[in-house]
Amino acid sequence: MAIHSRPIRLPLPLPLPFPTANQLALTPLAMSSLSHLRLATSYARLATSSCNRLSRFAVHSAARVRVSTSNTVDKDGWLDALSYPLTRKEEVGLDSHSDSGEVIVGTGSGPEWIIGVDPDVAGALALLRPDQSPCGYSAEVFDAPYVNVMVGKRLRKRLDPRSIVKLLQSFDAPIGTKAYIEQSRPFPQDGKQGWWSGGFTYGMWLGVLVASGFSVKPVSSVSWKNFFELSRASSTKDDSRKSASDMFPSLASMLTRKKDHGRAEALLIAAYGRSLTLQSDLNSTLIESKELELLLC
Amino acid sequence: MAIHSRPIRLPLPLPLPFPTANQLALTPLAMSSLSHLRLATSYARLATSSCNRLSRFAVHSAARVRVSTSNTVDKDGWLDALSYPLTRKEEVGLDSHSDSGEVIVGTGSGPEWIIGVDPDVAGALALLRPDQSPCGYSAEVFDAPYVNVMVGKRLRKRLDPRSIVKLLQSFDAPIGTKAYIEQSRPFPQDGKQGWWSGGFTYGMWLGVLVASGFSVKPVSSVSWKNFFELSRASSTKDDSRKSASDMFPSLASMLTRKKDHGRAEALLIAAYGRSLTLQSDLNSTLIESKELELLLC
DNA sequence: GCACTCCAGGAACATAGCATGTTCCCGTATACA
DNA sequence: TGTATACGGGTCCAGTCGCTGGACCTGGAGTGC
Ligand SMILES: [Mg+2]
Ligand SMILES: [Mg+2]
Repeated sequence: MAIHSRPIRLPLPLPLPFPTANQLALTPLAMSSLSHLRLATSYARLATSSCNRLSRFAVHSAARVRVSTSNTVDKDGWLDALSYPLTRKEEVGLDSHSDSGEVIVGTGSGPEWIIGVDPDVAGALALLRPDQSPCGYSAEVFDAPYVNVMVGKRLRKRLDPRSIVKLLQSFDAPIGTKAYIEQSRPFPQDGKQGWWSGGFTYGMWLGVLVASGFSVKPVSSVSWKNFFELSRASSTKDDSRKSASDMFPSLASMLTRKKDHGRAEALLIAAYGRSLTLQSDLNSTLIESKELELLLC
Repeated sequence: MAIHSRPIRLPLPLPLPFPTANQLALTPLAMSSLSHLRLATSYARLATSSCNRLSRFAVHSAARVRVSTSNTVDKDGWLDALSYPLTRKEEVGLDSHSDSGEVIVGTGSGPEWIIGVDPDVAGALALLRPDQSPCGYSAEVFDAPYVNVMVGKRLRKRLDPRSIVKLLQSFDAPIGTKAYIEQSRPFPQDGKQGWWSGGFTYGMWLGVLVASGFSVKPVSSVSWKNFFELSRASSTKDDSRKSASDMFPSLASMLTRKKDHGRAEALLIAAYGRSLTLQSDLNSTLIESKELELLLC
């Protein structure tokens, strides 16, 4: 594939490249409880990642409040509200899919699990699971479970949250595993029902993932498409399937039909997320795409 | 209150009044896996509640499939996809908020926990927790946690799923606790952003609740407003706060402001849900509203 | 079931009886206290 | 911060600096095979 034959620039998620930090402004937890008194004044945008991390722990050690109206301001994707680890102490009682009661916040301890989600109603979920193979990962992809619901006088497809929960539990992924999900972004000329559905699927995925212990990282469609040079293509959908087939040859048989577009997207989103974590680990902004290809198998 | 001074008709959720049954059509689980072979032909609408329950267990005992594309058809609210109990065996490892590893599917074992949710972005969650008081319940209400997210060039409020998860975990409610949530239903003349947000908040609540082990029961705004005779009122919002204050005097101080409308709604939705379960237990369609008032304290 | 097109769309409940009538929000921005 | 009013609304990213240009879908219903 030509698109893999030369060095490609890895995206820099941070203006200041702090490797493992989530760029987020973090309130000292507005503890506005139900008795009307708001203790937090406003927000403060933090400059460095170490500050972020410190304040995060400070926040949650004080979390005895009933309703914690965070009022957090986050430029990009409210990452704090979407990342799992509440506190290292708070997950007693929620070991939903990991036997070890310890949190691993992905601090460079070898390859991480990665999840990629195409949140469309006919979307899919991709799982990159570290294994002993030369590539280091085994890749799997799953169609998004759905149910046919009667709305108005017709049947509509809706995501099936219970089946999604079951699917996620079956992974037995470590708590705090990063889940990259494409942001829902309808067009102005799109119908209101489409806007509703876009928000619905996106919100449901976020809710299920966060409640299931994943750290959710929203990514825009432009980001990963630019990264894989799939923008301005005549047929983005077909090219996506082709790229995903090249990157994950073992799954090529699952990407043969047009309607497998969602599967391909989920895989590419996961691969894009993996490149972000790779970038953090390697502390480098350039990587040979050939190397990437080999790594992903 | 005048609206509580005479017998009121309890809603009948079922055309055929089977007490504790969820009216749902249940597929024998289309086991369409990733290898394209679909084992389930279509759906079958079940007539009786016992059949429903039987088939539900049959479904999940066979759940060894990776991707269970249910393809369930559900007339009302895809209740099956929203109710927690996957299988009595499947929740090993997900005792997120209950110490007992056993499922209690609310089969008339005394008063149940009830949750009511107003899913607006400035909404709230109400919790009816059984206790030893003469009323039998203690009522609590919590503002929906939110974060301020930069979208476009402005700040928007978005639900904070992580804080919602923490809040739900803090309840330590039994697995399978019923959570009644108002259905999102925008108007045609409403803007597309409103449609998106409506779907988003609704989907996020559904996802978090299902993943946290609750059985979600969507209710339309017309249902509970008709039940409490709050339809066609000049000021529904004020009347809602007044009704909720009357029903939950201990929480009246939290319902004094106009903006406490969401809290009142959540409480009324929970009370409406409780009336549904009460109706199941009492196997009666008429109840003295005075009695209802006393029961709720 | 799959691929392709075209366009951008309410939906639920009660009543009366497989159709009609009536009801219901919400989100986002601004102004002003 | 709370209340009231009016109207129904893209948004993100990259490139060059506080703005512009260009990029991106999706859902829902129907047809045909
Ligand atoms: Mg997509
Ligand atoms: Mg509401």
